[in-house]
Amino acid sequence: MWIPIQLNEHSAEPLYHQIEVQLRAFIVSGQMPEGTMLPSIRELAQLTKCSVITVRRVYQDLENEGLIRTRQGTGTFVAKVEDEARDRQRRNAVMEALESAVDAGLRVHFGEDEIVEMLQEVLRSRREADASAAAPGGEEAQHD
Amino acid sequence: MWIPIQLNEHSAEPLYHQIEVQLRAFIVSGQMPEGTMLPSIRELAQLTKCSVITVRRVYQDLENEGLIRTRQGTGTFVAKVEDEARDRQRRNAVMEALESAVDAGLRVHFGEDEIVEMLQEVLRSRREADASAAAPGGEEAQHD
Amino acid sequence: MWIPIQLNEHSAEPLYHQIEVQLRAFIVSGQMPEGTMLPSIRELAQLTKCSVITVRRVYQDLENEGLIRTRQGTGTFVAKVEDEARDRQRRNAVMEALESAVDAGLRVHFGEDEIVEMLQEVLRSRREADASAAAPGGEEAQHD
Amino acid sequence: MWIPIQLNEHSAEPLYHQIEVQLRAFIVSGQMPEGTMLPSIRELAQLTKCSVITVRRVYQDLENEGLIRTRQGTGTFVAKVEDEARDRQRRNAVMEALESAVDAGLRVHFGEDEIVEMLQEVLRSRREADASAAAPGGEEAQHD
DNA sequence: GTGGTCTAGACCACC
DNA sequence: GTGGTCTAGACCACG
Repeated sequence: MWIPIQLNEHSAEPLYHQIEVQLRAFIVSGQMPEGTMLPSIRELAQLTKCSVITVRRVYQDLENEGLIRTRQGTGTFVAKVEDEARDRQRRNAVMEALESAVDAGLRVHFGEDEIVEMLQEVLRSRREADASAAAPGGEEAQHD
Repeated sequence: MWIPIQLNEHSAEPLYHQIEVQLRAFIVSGQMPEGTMLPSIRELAQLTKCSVITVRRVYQDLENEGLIRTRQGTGTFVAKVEDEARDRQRRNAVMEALESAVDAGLRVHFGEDEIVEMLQEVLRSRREADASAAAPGGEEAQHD
Repeated sequence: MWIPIQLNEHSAEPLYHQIEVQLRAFIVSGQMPEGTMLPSIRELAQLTKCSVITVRRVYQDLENEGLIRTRQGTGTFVAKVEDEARDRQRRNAVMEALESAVDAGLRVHFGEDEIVEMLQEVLRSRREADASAAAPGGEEAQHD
Repeated sequence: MWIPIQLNEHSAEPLYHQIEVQLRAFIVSGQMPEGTMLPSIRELAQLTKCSVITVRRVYQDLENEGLIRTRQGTGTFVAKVEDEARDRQRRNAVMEALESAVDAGLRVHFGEDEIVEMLQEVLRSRREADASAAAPGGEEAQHD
């Protein structure tokens, strides 16, 4: 298992920001317990296909936030996070995204029901994509 | 009636892009019939508190997309758009936002139900905000 | 070898358009193979004595046309162009100019022969200019 | 018969400039002898589908050049022009256009012969267009 | 009044 | 170093 980071090159969102958001989410969601060693800057650079400088900036930002800690010559590790802070961050990230989606929907005059409907459509398609990825030939698909 | 554009100065998203997204949504949602004159570059610049150049770029991009038409010395107008294209764009804008929200949610291991729940929470809070904005004196509106 | 761009400051034609036309011609004529790096925005701005913004616009327009590709922090490069499209563009540029010249000639009642004659005169003077530029010391070159 | 002016709305060349060039050519080529009355500003505006202000500017520029003369309440008339000046202007307009066409051609590495060939192609197509316009149903077409 | 072009210079993201 | 965004203000073309 390794950090699943998907970057959108054509987005107006800066690369470093996309990486930060996803890495922060990964840590905050408890998938990397305190003390876990992160990939080296150059590994992550290779993985994300961007320059080490960009990744270095990400690690530095997260260290300033107190999420990770760098030890000279040893590596970078997940720092101790308060459970409460973690929960808040975890929730916040999603709420913000949902708010901006709702804004977009209301702006073009979709009704609340339609928006909920569309969300469920997205969830469904994600579920199917996962299923076919997990069991590409199989039939015993999971419907969570 | 006038175009409600909200900019987030601290976002990493370029200003011109934020304006484009909202203006596109406004046009595509059918709130400005074909031929409607858009605010002049200078007006919109004042309204959004950014420079005329930035607005100019927005209008030019939208013209390249075929959504609007500009005539020197006359103004900028909503162009003819195929209904189908309009519907597609309208839906797309929201779906994309929802997809990125769902990604964010799944990434931090929220369940589908939790995400739907959060969406409804957002919708509820938006509804309340609207109600209190519409009836600031606090007549009977909100059923919090 | 470097891109020979001549601007006419007093022309009514916008600077960015003059640059575009010549740069497009240069690329389309195959003098810069796919992948060649173009001068940086700042370099070209200095070279053409206009602002970086103007050059930026040129590069962006050409990128929208698909002639070049820009990569942030890396540079601007000649894109892959279909041979056919390239030939068409190459020919078009000249035909349009010739058409407008012929229009001008016929409008003032020059005969076809006179126009061809004048064209040859222009070609001759260009040839001589080149010769004297190539051999400024006056070796043997020009056969005036 | 009336002044044949063709405007290209999408050209980067200003409208007023296009009109000036063609009107100047028309006068200078001797098609309007001294004293001939030009169409009124508002007539020409209607004819060219642009505003009277634009046409007024054209007339003013040509008057400053000494090509035409305006008499209050009477109209605008072709002024007396020296034969030599007229010939020079007549020739210049075409030579300039040819020069820019040759530049365009050489820039994309066409040979002199190819350019001459293309010119003749343009002349041929113009001749055919004229023929079919003059005798749309007929057969006794003119080949000059 | 409108849109169209251009400048000079700033700051940011990225390599 | 590269490209990307933005500003404040100027002047022109056009109605």
